[in-house]
Amino acid sequence: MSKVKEKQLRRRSEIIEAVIPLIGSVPFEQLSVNEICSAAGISVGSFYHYFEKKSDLLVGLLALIDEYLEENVYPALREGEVLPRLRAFAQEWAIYVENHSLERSKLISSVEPSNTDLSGQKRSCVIFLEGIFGQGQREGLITDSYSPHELTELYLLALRGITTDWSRNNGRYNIREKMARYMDIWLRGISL
Amino acid sequence: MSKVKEKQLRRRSEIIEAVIPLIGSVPFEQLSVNEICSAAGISVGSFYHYFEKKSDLLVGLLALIDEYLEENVYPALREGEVLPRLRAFAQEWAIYVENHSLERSKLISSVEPSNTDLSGQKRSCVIFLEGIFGQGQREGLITDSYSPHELTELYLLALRGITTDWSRNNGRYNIREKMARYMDIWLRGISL
Amino acid sequence: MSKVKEKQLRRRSEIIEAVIPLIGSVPFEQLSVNEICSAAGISVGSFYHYFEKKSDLLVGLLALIDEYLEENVYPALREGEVLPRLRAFAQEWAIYVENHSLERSKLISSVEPSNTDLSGQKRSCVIFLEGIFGQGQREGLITDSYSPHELTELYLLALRGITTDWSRNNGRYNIREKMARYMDIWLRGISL
Amino acid sequence: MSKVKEKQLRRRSEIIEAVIPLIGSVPFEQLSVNEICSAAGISVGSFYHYFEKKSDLLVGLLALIDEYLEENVYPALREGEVLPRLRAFAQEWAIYVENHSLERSKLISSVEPSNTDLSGQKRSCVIFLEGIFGQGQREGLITDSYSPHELTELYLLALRGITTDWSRNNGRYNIREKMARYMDIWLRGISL
DNA sequence: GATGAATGAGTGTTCATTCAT
DNA sequence: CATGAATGAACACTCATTCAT
Repeated sequence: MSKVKEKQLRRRSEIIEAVIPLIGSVPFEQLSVNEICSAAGISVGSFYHYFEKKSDLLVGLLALIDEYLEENVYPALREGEVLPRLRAFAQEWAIYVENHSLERSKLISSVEPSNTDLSGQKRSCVIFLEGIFGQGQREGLITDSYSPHELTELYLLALRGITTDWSRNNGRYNIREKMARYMDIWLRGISL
Repeated sequence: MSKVKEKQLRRRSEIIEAVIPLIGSVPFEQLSVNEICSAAGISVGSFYHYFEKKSDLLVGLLALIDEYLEENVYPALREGEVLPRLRAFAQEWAIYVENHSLERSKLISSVEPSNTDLSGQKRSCVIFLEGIFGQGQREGLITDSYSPHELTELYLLALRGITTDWSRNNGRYNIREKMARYMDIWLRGISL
Repeated sequence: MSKVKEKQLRRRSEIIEAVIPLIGSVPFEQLSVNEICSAAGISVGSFYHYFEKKSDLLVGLLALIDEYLEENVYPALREGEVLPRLRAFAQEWAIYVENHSLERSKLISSVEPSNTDLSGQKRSCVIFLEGIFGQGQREGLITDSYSPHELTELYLLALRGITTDWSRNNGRYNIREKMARYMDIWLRGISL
Repeated sequence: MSKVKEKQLRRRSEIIEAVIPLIGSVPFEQLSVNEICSAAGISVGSFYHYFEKKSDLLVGLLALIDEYLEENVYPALREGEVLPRLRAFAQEWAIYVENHSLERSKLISSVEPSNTDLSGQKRSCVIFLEGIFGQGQREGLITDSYSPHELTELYLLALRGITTDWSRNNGRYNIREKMARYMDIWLRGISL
């Protein structure tokens, strides 16, 4: 990639990062480009120099989540027992959501599925989890009333459910704790 | 209640009902008051005669859900075994969501919690479910690692999670089936 | 037509009329809706209450021209000798252009032909003129090297050419005189 | 002229030439400087190095027309009979308009007269034509009801009228043929 | 000379809300 | 009670132009 393009991308990321705190307080759609720009300390023109449409910012935001999972979560969970790994993944998710401001988590749970796909998030996530569930079934630890794929779907559904609920409650409770409590039930529900 | 007030309320309900089909196809926020009014066959002025703000319409919409639960669900589930009742409640929820148009279910799962409270939904729901969980614990069927209140919360969280996911997927899968599958896991997770 | 609709249309016309003086000084496309509205003494919202798009104003403007021709020109030229009638029509055209402000004439000569058709202008005009040329040929006064239709086209081409030129020169010369001079040549060119 | 200036001018012309194809498809005003620059393969900065304002490009474009007439048309028409030369000039004009893309011809006929003057187009053209008309009158071939200057004006008015009409019709008809037909009438109108 | 990031006033358009009739 | 004309701030987005590198 050329130096120029690289610089462009870096600037893009800078803007995205600068915008995140703002995203924390107001739903993305209710955020005007003007507000975004003053928050990021750039002009409207500059914004549109780096993003074609307002919604492109959102895609960029999602890409960051992907990056995070890719860099910080997956490597640490490559090995170990199945149930602790599933518990840990859920915890990492909760931590991420908690750390990266409320509204970013609203984003995670509010983006149209099609967009989610575009950002590649689903796939990397799904493949990773299917692997774990498959292993669990092979080791006789997890019910095989469901396929690894279906388990993955239901697991993500639980994760997203909590994320959504938490952000809908404007982060008024401890999401890590709630996630742990919920996962206890859920994992018990699939264990043999 | 005075005759006048009654008539007011009736007219309000008429407007709400007239608007529901429209809500089915477009997200509430993207619906202009003008559109709402032509759909309902009333003038903008009339709308503002019956509703103070556009968002009041939404509150009214939610109240209808409450009414539905009150009239059709609770009575049928007053008695019986605990787990089947919890399963049945979840099914009723799914059926309601499925029947009452996609977008209305989006509403259910998208309204700010504060509004939800206003509509009283939570309370009636919560009281009803806490009763069931309490009974289950007394009968030694359900774990007592959690209070009835917490179980209710986690249960509703699961319900809402599925509702949200389904509407986010634009109703592309069978919500009743998914709900059943998910509840199997969840109820197994809290059973002794 | 209902009283309501009538009133709507009247108001529309009022706005159009109020805007004409402004149109006189700046090309339509370079005129912002804001400017139009302050000129007409209405709010932007009102403008969009009466016109769906900015360009609808233009269509309305053209309709007025049509009306004018229909009401003032055609009736006076229903009968008489061919060449004087053609001369008179050109004069009326020039007078209209002159009286109705410079920019309105710019409009006449700047509208996309498709729009012109929409407004029906072409048709009524063309039918009227074809009749005259046909009569002239039957009376042996006009060359029949061209069909009435082609003569009409070339005649209108001449008219529009002058209109355009005059408005492009910002009305700096006497258009009636120029029209007369030009028509002398043109009509001599088609006479036998 | 200094070497530097010369190089500047050459670069200017290169840019203009590079832009012409683009001008062919979109009206000049709807063309952003950015688009122009990517089409020309230069940076915005460079553009503003060679042109003070966007509209200067247009002036340059017009100058090219002048050059063309100067180099290709006038020399070929220096001598010969008056009427054929007038016919030929009109044909050359039509051919030029036809060849040099629709939009360029729109330019020719849409530029503010003041700009036209600036480019000097009028003068060279006018002098040339006045000469021909004068000769025609002296030879007793052309009416002397009009001065050579007025004849020139009316002649150019005809030319421009057709050009404008053709480009307004987006080049949907054969301009050379139309020009010939029209000139037949017009020249017959001034002949003795 | 050349670059392209940065600017910000400006665009057409929408829409919740008010209020005179 | 009902109407719909009127409002104007707000919106996403554009673009000619400047200027530091």
